[in-house]
Amino acid sequence: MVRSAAELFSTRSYDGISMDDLVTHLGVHRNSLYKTFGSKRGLYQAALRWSLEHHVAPLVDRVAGAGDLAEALRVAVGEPAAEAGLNLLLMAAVERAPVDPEVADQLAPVLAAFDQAARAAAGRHAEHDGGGGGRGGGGEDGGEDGVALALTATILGLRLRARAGASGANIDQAGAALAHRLTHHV
Amino acid sequence: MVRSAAELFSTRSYDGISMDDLVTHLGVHRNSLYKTFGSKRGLYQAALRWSLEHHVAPLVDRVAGAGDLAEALRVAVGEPAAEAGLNLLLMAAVERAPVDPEVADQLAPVLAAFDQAARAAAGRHAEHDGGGGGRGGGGEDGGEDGVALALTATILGLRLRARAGASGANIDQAGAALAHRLTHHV
DNA sequence: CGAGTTTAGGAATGAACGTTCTTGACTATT
DNA sequence: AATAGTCAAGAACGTTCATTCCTAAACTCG
Repeated sequence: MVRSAAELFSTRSYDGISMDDLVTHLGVHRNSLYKTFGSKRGLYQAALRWSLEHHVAPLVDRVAGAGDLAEALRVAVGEPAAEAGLNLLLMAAVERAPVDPEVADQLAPVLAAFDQAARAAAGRHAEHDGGGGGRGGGGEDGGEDGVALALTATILGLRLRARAGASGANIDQAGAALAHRLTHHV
Repeated sequence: MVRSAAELFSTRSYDGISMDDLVTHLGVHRNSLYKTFGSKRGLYQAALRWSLEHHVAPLVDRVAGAGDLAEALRVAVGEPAAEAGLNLLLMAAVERAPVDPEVADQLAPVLAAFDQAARAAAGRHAEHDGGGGGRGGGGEDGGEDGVALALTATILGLRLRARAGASGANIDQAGAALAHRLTHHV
């Protein structure tokens, strides 16, 4: 039930989904929704929480466990599981987070976890060059932490472009090309 | 007038903005809006077109003219002009493009121009190494085109994170770190 | 100075919104 | 078997939505 709601909320904006849409799509009936979640906003937050736990968190784990950056990017932007999992995150970050602080609070730790996973995948290469591998990083710039933040941004940006109409093949190719550029510099 | 509408539409979702909001924010009155734009959707498309022309296009030009990748990223994510210009693009891509084909059609060439600008900035480094500089690119991967697509995605992703609550300093640092990693590999 | 055309302002419209209330059926306890 | 309690189903509520219509003022041109 919450999964169906998450699916629906990932397709259109919060205000673009009506309670009638939810009732129809979920099969369950109006009273139960208000009994269980209190309001439309409550249902939305439950759906977002569910999606972050059951879709995004496993994805983050797989990114963290990826052997190298190319694999991490392939996992995060190429697989169908990523599409379902990240669409609601995308919408929540762009549309809801600026107007609903609780949504922003829910998103922040997940994005931080994403950064950490990206740093783990990217750090596997940094260990071999002169700079520090674990924490702190190298030269004058922000180091690994900054790159990890940027990588999370890239993943979200690529999914955004896929959502806005770019072909899946182009998106995969872009991820692969960036990984190639980033990993072959050591 | 269209500029004010673009500002307002960049803050909340399309369905989250009412005609009353627009009338109040724009100062101009209801009848004029319908006389001039026909409908809420017409006004939205005019506002999007205006923003793409007057905010995004100049930004793309400056990215294309940037001396190196670091400067390009700084221009695209760090400056206040980028914030105002890219927020509506972000919202349109995530929320409207999937449900309004005309919005998707309006966005596609702009994103392509962004890619081309990113390729110009990134290509200035590729010219110095073994691979091809101009068109076609190098090895087994997608080459410069793919990296350019990914860079546009990164820019949008960083702006998305700024919108979702990340601090501006972190965003700037992330862009700088990525540029450092990408440009110091030749 | 006055007729004709355009423009602003705001009330009115039906539909759709989120939320609540009423109704009818089912379950469990005595 | 009767009654109290729970739950689904949908009608009903007041509000707000996008859009239209009507009236009065302002401007144009002879």
